[in-house]
Amino acid sequence: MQEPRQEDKPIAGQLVTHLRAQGYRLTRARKAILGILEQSKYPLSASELHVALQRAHVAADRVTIYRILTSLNTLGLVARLEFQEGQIRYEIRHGRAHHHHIRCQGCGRIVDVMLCPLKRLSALVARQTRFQVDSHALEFFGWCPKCQ
Amino acid sequence: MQEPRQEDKPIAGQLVTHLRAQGYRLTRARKAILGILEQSKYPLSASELHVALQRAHVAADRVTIYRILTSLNTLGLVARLEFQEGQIRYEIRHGRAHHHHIRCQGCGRIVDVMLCPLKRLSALVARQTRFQVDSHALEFFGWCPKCQ
DNA sequence: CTCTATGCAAATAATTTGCAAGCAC
DNA sequence: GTGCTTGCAAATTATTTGCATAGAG
Repeated sequence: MQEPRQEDKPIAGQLVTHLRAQGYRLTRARKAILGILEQSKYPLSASELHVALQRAHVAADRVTIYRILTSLNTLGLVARLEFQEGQIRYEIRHGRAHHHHIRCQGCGRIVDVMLCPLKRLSALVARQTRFQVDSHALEFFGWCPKCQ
Repeated sequence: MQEPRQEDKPIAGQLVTHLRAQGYRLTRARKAILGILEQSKYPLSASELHVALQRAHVAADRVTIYRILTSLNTLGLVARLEFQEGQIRYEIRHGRAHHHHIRCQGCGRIVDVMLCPLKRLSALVARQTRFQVDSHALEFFGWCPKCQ
């Protein structure tokens, strides 16, 4: 199981299709951001993406990154996540199972938590609050094996 | 069930005791912030607190508010909450049952959700990730009755 | 060729930091 | 009086906006 070079890894066709279907153009920066997010093992912040783009030899202004992330989020392709860091992180949503994360309070490492107990709970919340429940944000905090 | 005037409502003694026990001094600004948070029906942001303080005729610099909120959070007296608004909200934790919230995507209203399915789930998360699980952040998003 | 997407400059917003003066105890 | 707290100024950081130009289809 070799690690393909980032620039060469093809972006899931569905993502591109989705972009196009909504009238979005497939630009170099968008392609690169989708590719980087797709391969990242954890959610990335705008500034981390900026560094990753440079490393991939794709020049993109910070502003462009913000704008692209906003578009991708609007399209439902990426999720916005908050880990009480004072910045937003983004991860590919499309094609991935719904899940959550845990962040180490020592080193900041973020790991997936592949479970979600909230599907049925939403009905309860709706009954209790009379809100129409749309989505939820759930993150865990703790100490990773190395920092314990 | 009358609504007591904000300035007159006494702050729960426990909070003050807790402050003192940790070597914190009970200043006018701290007292006022604890009182305001205690009476708020929803979590407040630093700027909302600033307004509330002015209304209560307590002059306090924005910086002071941030510093006090940080202290209170360190002491475990208040919780920091994120609702994807680009700002942090705070609410009294001490003496209240653990709970969560739902925020209306229309008007921004935040309402308590008095349940938490995560007590037993933490063990599962710990087993799955090998992290030592400390805490979690869970917020719901949806549409309130008026905005539906 | 047309209209969207990007770059650059500048503005906003939230929050943090340094230091001298103020106030709780 | 002594040291924690606060105010004020200024810096930082994250993110947004305006506008002219570049580039995807």
